Amino acid sequence: MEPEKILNISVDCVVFGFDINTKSLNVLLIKRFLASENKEEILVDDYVLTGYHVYKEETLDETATRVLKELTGLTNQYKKQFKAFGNPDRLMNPKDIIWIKNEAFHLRTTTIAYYFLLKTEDVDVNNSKKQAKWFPVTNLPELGFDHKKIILEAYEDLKIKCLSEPIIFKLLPDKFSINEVQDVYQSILGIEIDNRNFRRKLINKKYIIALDEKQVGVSKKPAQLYMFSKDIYDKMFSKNYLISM
Amino acid sequence: MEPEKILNISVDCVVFGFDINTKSLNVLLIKRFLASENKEEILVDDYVLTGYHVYKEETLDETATRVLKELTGLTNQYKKQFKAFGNPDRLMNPKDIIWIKNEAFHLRTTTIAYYFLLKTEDVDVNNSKKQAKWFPVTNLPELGFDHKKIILEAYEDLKIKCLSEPIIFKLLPDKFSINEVQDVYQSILGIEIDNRNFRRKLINKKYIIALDEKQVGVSKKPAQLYMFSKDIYDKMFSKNYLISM
DNA sequence: ACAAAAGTGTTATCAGTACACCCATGC
DNA sequence: GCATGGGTGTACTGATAACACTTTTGT
Repeated sequence: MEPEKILNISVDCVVFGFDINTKSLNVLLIKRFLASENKEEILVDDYVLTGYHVYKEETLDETATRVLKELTGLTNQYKKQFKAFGNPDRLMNPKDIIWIKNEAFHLRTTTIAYYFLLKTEDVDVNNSKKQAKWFPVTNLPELGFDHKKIILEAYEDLKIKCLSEPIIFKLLPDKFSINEVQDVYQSILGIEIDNRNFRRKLINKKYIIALDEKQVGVSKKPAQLYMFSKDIYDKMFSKNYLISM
Repeated sequence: MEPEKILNISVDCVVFGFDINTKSLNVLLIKRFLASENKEEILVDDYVLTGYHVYKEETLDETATRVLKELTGLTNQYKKQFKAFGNPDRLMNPKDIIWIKNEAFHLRTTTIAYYFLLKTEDVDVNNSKKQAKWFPVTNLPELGFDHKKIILEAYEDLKIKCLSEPIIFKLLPDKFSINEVQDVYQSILGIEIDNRNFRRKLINKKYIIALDEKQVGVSKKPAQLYMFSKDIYDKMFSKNYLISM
């Protein structure tokens, strides 16, 4: 039996996945489809974030973890609660009202929004019961509720946060090449970075560790692989209080 | 008549005020006091943040604005929603349970926490109906609910944010001296800053504008006054994407 | 004249930026 | 042998950090 739900509080999850092949930062979305009873008219046909009500006996973090696990099977991914959305009219578009009538949750629901960072390759999109699909964050489909707003705010937060914290590595495999890291930054920030300068900068960090390994199975010069050491990073206590406003 | 409340959602406000005289970053707190019926036993005697339920027809931002206004009379202050707190046990300390029985709100309330930045001198503490009082953020009294946690997380957010955004000026009068800005940074971050380097750095910013005025009424050499120009700051489009992780 | 805080300059070091070609590998 | 992406060095510029004394004012 399902635990008791809090009917007016939900958690919505912006699942960011980096696709190392297409070098694209993607968002995992769920199809929302509803036809009229006689099936002649399509009432709702768009995408939404994955989310669910908070249960009475769980923390908000636990809700987010549960929601991610149900969609992807994954646990222990990087997760951040970044904002609550509670405008009275946030679920009040005509299509949303039709949808909610069909589902059964409150029109005045406040949602606590999280984002996750992972690799698209870790998610088996076809395996999920829901119709989930990856979309580039720069090319989103039509979205229900206020989910476009939520995604864009998550993306802004991610952009700022990746400049000051080593969360970029959550989007990459444990072993990565320098150029792959550069690809992620370029894709997230939408900028071009000079490869020589970037290399030097990254290799000089003590918490970027060169491995005795190279890429395998690539049809070109295989790149040197590195890993990120969270231990060393934490020990460096990276707060240097540089005022740069 | 009071508008309809959402019984399980509240907004709590961490009101930060900088005291330019004591050079202290303070938090505005409200006394919570309850004696037993025969008045012999003190059941609750501590402090809490100011906060209130969200009304059915208002946004979360509006709730925060309303809560601040009711306590201080102030509007148009810098405000930031920084985190939601919704652990099932967050209001479950013995004293909190006694208190909630006396008030009448849900034991499982999720709160959306905001912080405000203003000047202690702008608040008339004695004028408020509630017993409000300023406490240095580094020397807080006993706090009810999970409000200590909320304050500390707000403070962490403020520390990080003041490094990259010019929010420091929200804690200062419109006209300020360079040394006062330094005082604020030192107080917030708990560090010492070299005055010569800091001066040069600040004065070189185009959005720090020297006024034709000096301090008045000080019993020493009066300092040159400056102001912060948000217009110029915004035009500079201060995103330079410096990766410093 | 004294106390108190305001204000001032130089040097060394480090980090960031701009820039173009050779190299190693798989096919 | 060739296409592909991997990998390399130098010079310039600007920012930061360390450091101690003089000046101005009110009392």
